[in-house]
Amino acid sequence: MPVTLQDIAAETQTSVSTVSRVLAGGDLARRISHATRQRVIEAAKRMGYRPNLLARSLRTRRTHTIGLLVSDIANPWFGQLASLIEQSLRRHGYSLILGNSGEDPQVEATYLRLMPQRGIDGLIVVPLARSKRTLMEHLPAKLPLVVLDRPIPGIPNCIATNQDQLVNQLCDTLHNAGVRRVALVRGPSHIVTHRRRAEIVSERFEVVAEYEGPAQKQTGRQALIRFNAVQPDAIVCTNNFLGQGLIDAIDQIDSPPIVACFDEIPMIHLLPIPVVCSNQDVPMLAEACVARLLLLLEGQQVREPAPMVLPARVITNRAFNERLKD
Amino acid sequence: MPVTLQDIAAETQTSVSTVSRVLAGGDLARRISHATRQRVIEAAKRMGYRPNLLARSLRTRRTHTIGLLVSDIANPWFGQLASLIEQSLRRHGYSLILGNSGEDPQVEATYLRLMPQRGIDGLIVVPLARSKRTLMEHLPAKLPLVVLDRPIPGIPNCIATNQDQLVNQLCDTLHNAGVRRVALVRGPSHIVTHRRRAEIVSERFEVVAEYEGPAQKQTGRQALIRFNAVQPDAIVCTNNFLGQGLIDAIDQIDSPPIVACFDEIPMIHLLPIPVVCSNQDVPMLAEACVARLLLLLEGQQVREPAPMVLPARVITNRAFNERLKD
DNA sequence: TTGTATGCGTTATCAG
DNA sequence: CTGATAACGCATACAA
Repeated sequence: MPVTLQDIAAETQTSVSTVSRVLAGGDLARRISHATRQRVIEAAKRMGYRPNLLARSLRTRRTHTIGLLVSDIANPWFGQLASLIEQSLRRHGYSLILGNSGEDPQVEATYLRLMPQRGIDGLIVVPLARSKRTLMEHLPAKLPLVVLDRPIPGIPNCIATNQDQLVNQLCDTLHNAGVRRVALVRGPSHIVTHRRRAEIVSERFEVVAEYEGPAQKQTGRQALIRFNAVQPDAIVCTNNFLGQGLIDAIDQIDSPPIVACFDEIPMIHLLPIPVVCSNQDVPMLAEACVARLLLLLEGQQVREPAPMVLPARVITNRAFNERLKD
Repeated sequence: MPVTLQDIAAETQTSVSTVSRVLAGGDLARRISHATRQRVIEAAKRMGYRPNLLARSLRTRRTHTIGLLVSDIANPWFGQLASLIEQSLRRHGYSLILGNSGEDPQVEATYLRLMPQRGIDGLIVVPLARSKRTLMEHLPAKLPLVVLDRPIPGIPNCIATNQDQLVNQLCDTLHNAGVRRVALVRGPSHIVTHRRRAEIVSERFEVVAEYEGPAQKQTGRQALIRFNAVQPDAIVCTNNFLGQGLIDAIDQIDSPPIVACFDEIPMIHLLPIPVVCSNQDVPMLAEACVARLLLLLEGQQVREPAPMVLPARVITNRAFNERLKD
């Protein structure tokens, strides 16, 4: 039903190749007589021609499309990241298709296979898989690939924040505030960021209570209930989603614990409880990630053994600062 | 470089058609002798065969993929919606590719053309376009299409919350709390939801100040600054993103205004200022939207003139309830 | 300057 | 039961 080159060729009394050349533009088009060129262009516009990108990609083996597979698009942090990556890629002439694995290994595997099979020039992935083998098992060997946010041993093209710095900055701030005993709300241990954050916190403080669950608000809420017996100096959450859920469940604000987490807590300054968070630089992550991918797309086999290290910034709110004075 | 049917045929001393039939499974596969079938299956697995979905779709004109074009994936509301839609579609055997128009008409037009050209069986779109013509201009006529969240005149397959009910519920609550004079923070007027919400609020209250801008947190922050001269009973924002930005900028909590908005404000109960929001039922929107699309995919030309109407729920926080007592 | 022929990897038709 | 062969829509090497 859609208009094809064939149709236009028939309409203009020319051949498919001529039409193809005209519509290709650039060098190829210039080698066609002005007369027929105009005729073809006019017909194409009039008939509402739209190239079939499936066919084109099948032939050229290029799609000008990048796949981005994130682990949970419902998490605003990934939403922001995806938005920035999309904008950046578009400036460079690529469009983005987004997949959502929902932190489910099965779904991740499905999309890892599906996206290349459907045709992408490159892939950015926030992996759930923890080993190079598990990840590459589903992917074509030559596909330009950038791993984002969660380093995997043996994969050089990785963009992530330095977790140790990120976590230690937070811990420093807590320590300076007199915190010694903490309760820990952790996302799934099989996710490297959550695991590493929990590890470092455990090394630097006495952990008096611990709760692990999916990196969802709900987990934060449940954690608070579990913690009602203990009296920690602070509750540390391994991401902001957990933190929001936890804060959401707090109802007595007379002597609340300090809440600490990673990445942005919205409306932090107005919250009547002390909150501190260590924020990654999301725009820089997005930019670095796209830059690295573009290098790979140009055929340069970048071999930087270390993941790209990005700085973090600690934010404390008013309630936290006031408690410091005591 | 990837393994093709051709390669497997050569390896197993059979023909492309035989291999195709075996790998197709089902009826076609059963008509192949057990011996060769096993041989082919073994070879395919051993050689790591992955069907080229471009080629397959070119031939079959089906992709088992749905496009979802949202207006701003950085907005958690759309993130949640996208996540739910993805899960629901996957249960029905479809995978999802997500596009982000970033509230930019140019980008929207690009994706509206791109997604069908790259092959999708159906499309769900949160449109920026306001007329049927503007939208359909870029789309193939026969493409199963569901418009989500923002009704467009003349498009029957639309899933959205009843704005009038949603807004009036909020207004009722405000009115009962004694609110008469409001300041209004509005998202772009060319977006129907923002426009309609602002309209109704303007009808029901005296609007003493007004500020319009992109539906981003930043706009909410700027609005508060503009409002510092006036003393409204409440500030109404046309979505939660604006509301969060506005709340974020409030620093004096001795006599804060009531903040009202649509959809969820995280950690609402702990906020020391009175907040009320009217929440849409996101899971139901997602489910209804998928259900409608599935009908269209099955070839049923549904003709329900009215957009599907979904209920909303008002949430008030503690600070709001306490102010009510006065 | 333009047309013909070939192939991208599949599925589907038609013989045998 | 299986194998040629023809599309699907496009791009391109090769002719003319």
